[in-house]
Amino acid sequence: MTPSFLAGLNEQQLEAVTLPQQSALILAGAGSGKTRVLTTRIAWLIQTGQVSPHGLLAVTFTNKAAKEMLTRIAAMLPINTRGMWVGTFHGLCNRLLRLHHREANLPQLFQILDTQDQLALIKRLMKSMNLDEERYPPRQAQWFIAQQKEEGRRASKVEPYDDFSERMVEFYAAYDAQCQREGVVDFAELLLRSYELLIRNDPLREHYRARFHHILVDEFQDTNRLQYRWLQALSAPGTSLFAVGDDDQSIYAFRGASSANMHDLQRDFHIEKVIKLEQNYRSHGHILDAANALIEHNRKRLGKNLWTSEGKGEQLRVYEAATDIEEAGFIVDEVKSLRAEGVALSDVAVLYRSNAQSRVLEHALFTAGLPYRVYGGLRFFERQEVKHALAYLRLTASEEDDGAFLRVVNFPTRGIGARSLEQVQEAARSRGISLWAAACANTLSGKAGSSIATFVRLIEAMREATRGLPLPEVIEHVIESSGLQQHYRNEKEGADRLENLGELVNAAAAFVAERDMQLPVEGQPADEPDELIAFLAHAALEAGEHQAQAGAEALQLMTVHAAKGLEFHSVFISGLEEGLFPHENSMTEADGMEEERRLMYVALTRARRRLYLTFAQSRMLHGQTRFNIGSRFFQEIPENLMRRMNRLRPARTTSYAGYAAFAPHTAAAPAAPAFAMASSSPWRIGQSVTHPKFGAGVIVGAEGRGAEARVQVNFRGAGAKWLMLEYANLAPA
DNA sequence: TACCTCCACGTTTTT
DNA sequence: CGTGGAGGTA
Repeated sequence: MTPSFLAGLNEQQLEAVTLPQQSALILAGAGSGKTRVLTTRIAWLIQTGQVSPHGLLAVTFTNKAAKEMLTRIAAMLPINTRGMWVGTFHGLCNRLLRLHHREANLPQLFQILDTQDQLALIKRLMKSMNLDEERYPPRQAQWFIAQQKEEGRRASKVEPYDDFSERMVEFYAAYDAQCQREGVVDFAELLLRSYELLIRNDPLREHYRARFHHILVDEFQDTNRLQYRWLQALSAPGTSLFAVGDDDQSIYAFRGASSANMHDLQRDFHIEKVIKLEQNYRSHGHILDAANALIEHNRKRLGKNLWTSEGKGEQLRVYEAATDIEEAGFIVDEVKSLRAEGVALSDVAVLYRSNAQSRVLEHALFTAGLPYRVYGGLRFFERQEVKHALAYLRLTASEEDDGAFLRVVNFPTRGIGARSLEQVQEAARSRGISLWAAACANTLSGKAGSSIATFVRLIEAMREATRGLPLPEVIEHVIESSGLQQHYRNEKEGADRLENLGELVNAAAAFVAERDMQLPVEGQPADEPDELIAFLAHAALEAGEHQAQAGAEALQLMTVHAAKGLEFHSVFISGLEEGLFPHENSMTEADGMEEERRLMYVALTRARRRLYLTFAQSRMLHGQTRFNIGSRFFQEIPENLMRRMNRLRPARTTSYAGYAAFAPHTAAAPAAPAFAMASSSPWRIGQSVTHPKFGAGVIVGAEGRGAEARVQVNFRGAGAKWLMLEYANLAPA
């Protein structure tokens, strides 16, 4: 009997889902039903008795994807999905390390550092080692360490090649030692530590190899070298590794994602056949044709062409704006008419290459009264007040955690100055103990009345009072007794923060409820030793939504990176200018341009029905007006797929070999006047003028006619400005 | 301790 | 242009 969930799959999807026990690479194009294939295969494997829910492992990159997968499996099969090894790389590694903390040489209650915590630890350590932060920027050290770990190298295995890298390697070693002392683990360490655990512990490795007959990987093109080796370590010769990915959507190479993994996989796992999912269920034909044509310009590809059985649909709409402000104005107008046509605002996205571009857009949207939502920025568990509350919790759970100690020892302020803190730090350093232990010793040695002693008693009282309480109540108590609540109540701008603290209690309640709902049936080992520790790990591994008011009916603003995996009725790709998109920095990087093109490919394939490509001839960037020419991507999309909504004179300046144009005053002024200016106009491009306020300058651009006529003048002192001719009071120089 | 001013910086960032 | 960090001052 054919399970009902196989109905409706196309030929390639069905082939992938029902592949016999063997390793496979599924090249799944954008919108080709990748997640459906992955989850249906899991359901099929279980339903046909080829594997038990216990015997497979499925791994994703984001919590969202993992959750989605579990939800879909649960919808297809009447099984309890808890206990199944479905999660992110980091989440699964966390699970592995909690289960085998002793073998991994970690305390049972080890804490997970997020990027913020890690940077704080690095700065702290640099100070204590008297490393000059000028010469050794903490961010660079952080990057170095993550980089090494993601290549699987411990400090002892890194070959320094100059003085600088030698110090970096020394620091790396000191950093790892400090983490070990504090019982904390950074993101990359989760991976590396569990990889080493599997490699070094033969019985353990064999145990898991025997258990997981099927390993399924989502977004395989985003795996880094360490993740690849981790997968290898878990795979026995007979293991089926089912990898789904799209090399054309690999946009995280800059973070260590290795496209070589796609090639190596075929060799190492003896993959005979690559299945391609090329039928797209998302977009109309013209959009796909454009995406296919664009990505053809990349040389390093496995090769794939999207097609749809639906119609060609609209052409891509191209708009050239004179300025970034005008570009934003155009987008506002179009969004309004889309809304009038009945398209939901939340089904429309404005995409950009870099976050800084959102400001002009936001300004225009705000002025027009259009509701919008910007993705990116601080997430819930990264907020200051939330981190503070979590640090109190961490300290009650784990005394070794110096980072947590330092974060809250004097917050809210309780009169612990730099002097007394230095004493504690010095004592801790000289005796090789934690700050907490040093503070306790300090308290015992006759300074019981000191402010440090008060703090120690506060934490101890907290621990005592919350023992045995349900998690939400623990957090409530901590927020109150720590003084955080009082502190934010007194603060002028504290209302939002108080609200977030309340939200933290809710988050804990939701977390507990979700766990209880899928309580292990019987005899299953409790994965996490402690609810609080599990919640803290959850907070570190899943930083939460980027913005609170989700689901509101609002226009969606985000970077192209953030848009990966999403789809919208209509999409604007803005700022399509040489230097911006493709970004100028990518031009000097190896394979940088190909990654930019993949990024553009991702952007194009987000749209279901309508796609706008916009660019601005001039744009304010870093406080300076820059003149740009249109992105090369315009030339890589066949002209007949695009509809130019307007046609501006070519930009008034030229660019060199793809670089964004240079300072305006060096620009060669075109000989002819701008087309928009009446031939009777006394003003010409290139003419020298003076302005009562800005002084001397040269006209470099013009547009509009009559009362609308504006000229762009590049002033010697004040830089480039657009001026309405009617009011500007310009005089010929 | 809190605020202010000055300076450097300015792609993308699932965990 | 706008921000975030550092360092100085009330």
